[in-house]
Amino acid sequence: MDDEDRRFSRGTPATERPTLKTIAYMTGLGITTVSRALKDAPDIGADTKERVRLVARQLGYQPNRAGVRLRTGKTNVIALVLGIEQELMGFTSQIVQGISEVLGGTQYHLVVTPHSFEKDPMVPVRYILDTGSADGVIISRIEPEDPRVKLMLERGLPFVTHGRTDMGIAHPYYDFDNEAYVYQAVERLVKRGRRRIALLAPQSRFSYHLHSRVGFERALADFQATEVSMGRLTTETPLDELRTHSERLCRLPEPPDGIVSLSGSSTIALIAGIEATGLRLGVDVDIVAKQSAEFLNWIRPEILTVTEDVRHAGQELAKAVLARIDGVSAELLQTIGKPVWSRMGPKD
Amino acid sequence: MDDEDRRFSRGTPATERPTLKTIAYMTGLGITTVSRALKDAPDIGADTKERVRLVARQLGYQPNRAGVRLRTGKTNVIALVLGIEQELMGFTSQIVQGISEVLGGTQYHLVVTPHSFEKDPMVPVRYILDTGSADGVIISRIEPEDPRVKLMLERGLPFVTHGRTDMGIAHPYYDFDNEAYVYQAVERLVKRGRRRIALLAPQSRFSYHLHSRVGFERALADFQATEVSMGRLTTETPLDELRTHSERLCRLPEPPDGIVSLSGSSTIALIAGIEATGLRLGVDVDIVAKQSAEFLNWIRPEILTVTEDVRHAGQELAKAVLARIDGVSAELLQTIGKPVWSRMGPKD
DNA sequence: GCAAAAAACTGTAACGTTACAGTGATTTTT
DNA sequence: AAAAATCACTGTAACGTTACAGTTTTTTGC
Repeated sequence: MDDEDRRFSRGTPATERPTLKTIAYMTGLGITTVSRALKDAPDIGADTKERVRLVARQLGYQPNRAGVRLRTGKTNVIALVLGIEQELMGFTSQIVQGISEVLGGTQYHLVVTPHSFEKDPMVPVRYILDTGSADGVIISRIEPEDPRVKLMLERGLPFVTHGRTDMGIAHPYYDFDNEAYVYQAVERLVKRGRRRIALLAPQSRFSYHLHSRVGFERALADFQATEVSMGRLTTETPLDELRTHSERLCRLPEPPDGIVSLSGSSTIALIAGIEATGLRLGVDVDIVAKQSAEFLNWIRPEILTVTEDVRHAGQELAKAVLARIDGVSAELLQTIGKPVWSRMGPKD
Repeated sequence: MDDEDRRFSRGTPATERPTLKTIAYMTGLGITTVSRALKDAPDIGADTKERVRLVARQLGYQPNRAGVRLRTGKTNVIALVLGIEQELMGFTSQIVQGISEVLGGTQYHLVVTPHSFEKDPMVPVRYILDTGSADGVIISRIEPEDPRVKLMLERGLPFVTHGRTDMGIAHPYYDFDNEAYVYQAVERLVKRGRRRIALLAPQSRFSYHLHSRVGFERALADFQATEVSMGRLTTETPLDELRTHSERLCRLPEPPDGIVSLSGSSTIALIAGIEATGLRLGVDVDIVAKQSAEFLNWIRPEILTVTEDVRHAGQELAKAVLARIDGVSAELLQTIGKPVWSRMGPKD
């Protein structure tokens, strides 16, 4: 007891965290040598390296992050920038999970940087740039001309976007192929005999608004269907408003007989509106929906669903920032996830 | 262009981040004086402080985190430790949101530290302790005898738990009153004429398993109802298994006529099972469910629901760790959230 | 009027790390 | 055998901050 509690006056306290100094003391080497040995530098002898590594492992040495960061500027931090008003159903959980799985095998920590309600989306990015508080950034809710992307490119800060831009500049991204999803959705609806189709798209400022519109219009043309307008409704419209409007839509002389939705939670409000008018899902109307968690088919098996694998998105995003930090060219870090149709829904 | 790009050889580069040195140079004071002025130390003159603050604001000075951390050990980091297999419906999103709202007003960053599938839950806590990588920790999925709590108490690391322990030691926590919720749930079921009641509780290792059991048994006694056993089902059971078993339960000679559920996502699987047997919600069976996002009533208005405000939980948790870091006594940092019954469900 | 105390400010060192410019040995080249 | 090159290792300084021990000037006490 007494012995274990005693501290050495020079160099190596018993219970404190080991540093390079501790290893240097134990191996009889200089601090610099130890540092370079652990980095596998070419000017250190092979046997010395082995010895240093052994002692380091023994002591459970972990480099002090503050020391490294102060000296080199490397933070070993990936920042996830989240719009606070993100989707209801598990989007954040899953993306965080996916990112963490990848970062778990590295020295990187994940710092979550949400930015408050609809304020200036540049704020968190500027903060990270000004304070140098991350080595890489992941952003979502991408716009075609995204000023955050522009700024980070200018300042040379590695990043990935969850979604594509349309600025004629290459940068890493992961995106779900919403165009293909909507196209295939309309195709399936038409195969079931639906002709008057409505689209619940995201807010027009986001890139994937356009993607889904393009897929929609291409499919309308290809499969001879017509659009029933959703008016100003988007996937961000409050649920009760969606419900009211959906009901109104169904009471029109020419109501839609097919709906394509880009949001799982919005879909439950649409359904509530439809069923309030007495129309039956799968009989009078068919709905196709994209969700980030498998839950719609538990509620209404008649819904055709695609489940976007957000956890996988998180993994890809994390891998991409890390690769970008390691200097991999942006062009090689662009991935598009294809829609996978659920087997839980009605038999095709 | 040329002018702006030029660097000063001494002291103050034009475009780099300002440091204490920059402010010292500009004010003509010593670095120490500037540091102490910004800390509002008593041995600095009032006018000097004012002048330093002005220049600091002007320059947009932000203390270098690595410098502070290296010197003082203060990380300005709150770690959120997440079990990776957390709930489906937005739990993580909301707790992160709540925490961020509080940390947003401070110097603290939020680091999310998930620990991989069902491995040793001590790993992340030990990592934080060994590397000193956070000033405070938030953990959830609390057990009555939680070794993480024991360890952090021993080592003097400030933390809050999302859930209570039963170890006879005071520590900060935020918890939802699951006992009251289940008690009131049974009460409501009995008021609707239900007598044979089943409880879908969490896994028995978690603290709130016992809380819900206690509330349940107290209510059964008080309101003369009987339990229909759920067997080994818990809120963590996979949804398809829940569905199968729920169906089996409803085909018993004496099926339950009331169910109390502690999980929103599990509830949709229970309902699927019930309805597969032809029983009708609100007619043959009533369900009471606790959810972390308002969605069940959109699906089946007949469900009686309580929505646990996880965002609020996040806020309380964050406030509590911060207070604990500031030395506020643990006893003053214990909050219990009361159930609030939804107005969306059936009229009472 | 002079010592003591208070007020206002400052220099040095250290936290742990790494870039850089060495320093001795030993080996190779000529 | 002397010069050059290679190898293996090391000391110093600096990143930005703050604790601590001063120092200088002004004010107070008697």
